[in-house]
Amino acid sequence: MTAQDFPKTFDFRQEETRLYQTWEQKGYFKPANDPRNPDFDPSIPPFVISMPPPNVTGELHLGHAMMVALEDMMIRQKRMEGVPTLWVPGTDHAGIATQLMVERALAEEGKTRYDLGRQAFEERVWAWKRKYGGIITTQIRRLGASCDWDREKFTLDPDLYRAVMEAFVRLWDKGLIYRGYRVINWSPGLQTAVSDLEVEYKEVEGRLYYFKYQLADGSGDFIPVATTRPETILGDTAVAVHPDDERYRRYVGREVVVPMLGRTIPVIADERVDREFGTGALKITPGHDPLDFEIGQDHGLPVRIVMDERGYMNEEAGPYAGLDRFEARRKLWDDMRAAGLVLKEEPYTHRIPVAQRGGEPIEPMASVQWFVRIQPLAERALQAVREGRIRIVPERFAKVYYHWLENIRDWTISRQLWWGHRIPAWYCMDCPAKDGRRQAEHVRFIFNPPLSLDDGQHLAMATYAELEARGLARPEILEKAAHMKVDLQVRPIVAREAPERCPVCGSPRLVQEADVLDTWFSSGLWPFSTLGWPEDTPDYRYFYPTTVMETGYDILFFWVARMIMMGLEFTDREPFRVVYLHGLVRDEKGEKMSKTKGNVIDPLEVIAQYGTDALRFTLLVGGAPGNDINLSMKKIAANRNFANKVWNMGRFVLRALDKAPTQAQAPADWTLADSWIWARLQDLIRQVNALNERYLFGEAGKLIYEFAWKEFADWYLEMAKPQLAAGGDRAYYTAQALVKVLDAILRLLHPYTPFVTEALWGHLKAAVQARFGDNPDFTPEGGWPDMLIVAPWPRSRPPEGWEDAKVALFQRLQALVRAIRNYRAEQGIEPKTKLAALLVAGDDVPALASVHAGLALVARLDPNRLRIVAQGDAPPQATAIVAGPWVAYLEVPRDPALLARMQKRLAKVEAEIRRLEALLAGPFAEKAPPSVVARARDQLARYREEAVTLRRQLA
RNA sequence: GGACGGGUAGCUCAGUUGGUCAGAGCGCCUCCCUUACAAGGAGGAGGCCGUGGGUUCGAGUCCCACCCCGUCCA
Repeated sequence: MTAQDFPKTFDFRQEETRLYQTWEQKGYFKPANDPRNPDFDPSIPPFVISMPPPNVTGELHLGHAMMVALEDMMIRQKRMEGVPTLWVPGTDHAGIATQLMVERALAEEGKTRYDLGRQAFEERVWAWKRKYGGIITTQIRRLGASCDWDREKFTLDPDLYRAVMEAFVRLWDKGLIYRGYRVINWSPGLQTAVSDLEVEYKEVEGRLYYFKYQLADGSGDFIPVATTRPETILGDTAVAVHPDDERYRRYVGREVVVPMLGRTIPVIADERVDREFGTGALKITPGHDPLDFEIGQDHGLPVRIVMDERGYMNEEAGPYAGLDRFEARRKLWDDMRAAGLVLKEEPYTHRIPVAQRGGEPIEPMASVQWFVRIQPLAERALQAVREGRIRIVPERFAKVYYHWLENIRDWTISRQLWWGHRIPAWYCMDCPAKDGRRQAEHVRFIFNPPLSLDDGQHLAMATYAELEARGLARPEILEKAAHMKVDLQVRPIVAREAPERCPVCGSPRLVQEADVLDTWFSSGLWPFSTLGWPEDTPDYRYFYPTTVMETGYDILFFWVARMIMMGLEFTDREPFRVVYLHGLVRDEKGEKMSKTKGNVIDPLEVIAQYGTDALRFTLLVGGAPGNDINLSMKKIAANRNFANKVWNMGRFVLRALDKAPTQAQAPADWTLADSWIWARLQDLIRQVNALNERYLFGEAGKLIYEFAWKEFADWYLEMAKPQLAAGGDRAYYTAQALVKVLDAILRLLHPYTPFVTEALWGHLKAAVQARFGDNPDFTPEGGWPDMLIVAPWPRSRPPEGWEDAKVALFQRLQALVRAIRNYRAEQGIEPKTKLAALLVAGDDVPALASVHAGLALVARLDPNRLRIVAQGDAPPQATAIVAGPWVAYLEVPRDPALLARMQKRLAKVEAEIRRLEALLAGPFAEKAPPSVVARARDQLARYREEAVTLRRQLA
């Protein structure tokens, strides 16, 4: 081994890429048991994760890093356990986000998507996807993701497209998808409907506007009404009051006049009116408010839409047509003031709906959309979790899940976008609509900018019938329409494949629905569509249902709940058994990372600076399941140091090998240190496995960290130095212990920090084989695997009975050494000075004798002048250091400060003795479990021993 | 308004079914470049585990109330 091979620090920059490529080339990311291989055995249960698909044109952020770290950790662990593992990667087309990016790029050329038309625009997006779509998966590789890239999927892949069509048609056939007219959330900026989930509520300082609704009888009497959105007055079709409200009862059934427009509308009574709010009289705008829409439906009120898709007032708004919604608000209010209709305005803090993406105010607007009737699906999804067929980790999120599903509303799945799965519905232009007219008269197209006609006219809106009359009903023209509006009168033809002719009348004049599906509709199918569904493929048969769905708690509703609903609906099985939810990654102050705040940590920069292992370890161990984690570069640097520490343990062990003979002369005679580290390792393996079972990966990681650094490196390696120097069998068995323990540490750590462990393990394997060949003392059970990534996971051996006593002895030795070091530090004794000492240790002499030189080294004693005896008197001019029943007499003068400290210690020990005596004399002795009582008795005995020793020294 | 999470050392956080749980990292003080590692080693200071009750032989750990902070839902 040359120094270049083995530098003082782990060269992650060079090693990470190389190791990743090696793993992938050797096929280790593929399932060990693969239905695509001839020796496939379908009876072995696999462990499967579908990777939550990132946005195909997105960039890696820490949320992805967290996702990859956790999933890769689980996958690597299971792989090492010998379970066939499959981790399916993929990306999502992210309708709105991706379309926005491309539209932004077009805007720089001064174009809109309408200029291009739908087909050309889609081609642009695909080109964009080809250009940027590989970035995110490359970045995921940097994180060490051991997923099967041969099975990578994209939500718009042909097979996944088929899955979406299949799902849509099945739901339609069951009556679970319908077209409906109701108030939905309209985003004027994005020009599409969005679902309830995509709307957030922001608190703003607004105003509450009070005004007069004058009676139509010209009496001058009026009903006072308050609103936060005056412009919607233009769409009012009633004023409602509570039926029991004495103030207004007399007005019910009369008519009032809409300000500035002069329309008359009725006053109605409805119990849903909140008498406490505003004036207690409510203006009803069914076109622009969900509650008003419901009330309007019940009272048979007309719906008036006063705004267009861009948020500008339309012709319904009379004189305000053409104004932006906020301008209209101001102008209308001014006009009303001039007309004497204004009562007052007051400041009012309220919550307005804003788009989750972009943050612009959402307009509730009545429109025809496609919906999923969700209750029947939700019911099964609830049962699956309630009955434990799906487990949510951490458990508390189950409550959130229940609450959401119990109060769920129908899901708006249509989006007025051009990027996504176009709804497989066609409208026949020649069939009669429900009202008997030709359907072509019920299908309208809106052009923005308006179509320029040959005769110099401009056409902003036209029905298909009108376009046909002008000879414009051609696909390339229709597909430039900004919006297509199809009345509910029209009957859609829903089919998996595009029909050529109307199945009813045989007409070839079919127009496909312009809307696409919500991206989450396709992601809802992800766990099974990626495995081949609806085809009964070998992958689907073997790998579905998947095992764990790991993702952020922020998309529990968006995605997880929908996957469960759709999985149960289409496959009749739970799509996964466990939902593991991780928290958000925040900055070191706990603030959400955002570009505007400038506190974003870029995972790629972290990796470049500190390595992937450091980032992964920090994410995995830094927090608790489901809790947000505050990340800082300091923490990552600390874990980079840990990776380097592990690397250096390896350097030590590898150099140690050459100091040991290649054969032993006699059976092993383990030292106290050997026994201790072995027992501690077994205990560690047991604890780690127990924690992993419970998804407490962070705790498990912490234990491994503590063991590797604080026990193996800080103590065992030191104790091993003189054992190696002793040569012979002592060195031989010490080398064996070093190799075995380091090997186990690397295996346990590999899922957390795959790179440094794989690199080091490769060196370890090569060095051990070079020196010891196939000597069974140095060969792992079952031989050396090819690489660590496929090395068997450590299994603990059952305790043999001697462990606790050895561990206790070594821990006492540690206490003694610490006491000596502490004394030396306080006395300012030079590190170079090696003291002589007499250690009086009773029955423990043989055990201590086995670590004579090691003890001398760590306590900075002179090994030649360290005597360990069962009994003996204090030498003259000696300082006593007490550790339990042991006394170490250091050959330096007695120090008054030390005596004082011993007094203090004695006081504490005596207090403990009194406490324990009282405890054991009380009800504790009977009520506490025997093991706990026994531990207290042991403790008491130890304190008594120590007290005796201390008193003797102080006498 | 409802639900959930958090309030533990100067900072950021762990603490698993109540019984060495009062911890880690960073920061701070003292010393040390000892041939694995100065990205390191040794020693040290620092906390009545938000407040008040309760359950228990025993409570950061369970129950109740309250006070702050945060998130989600209405």
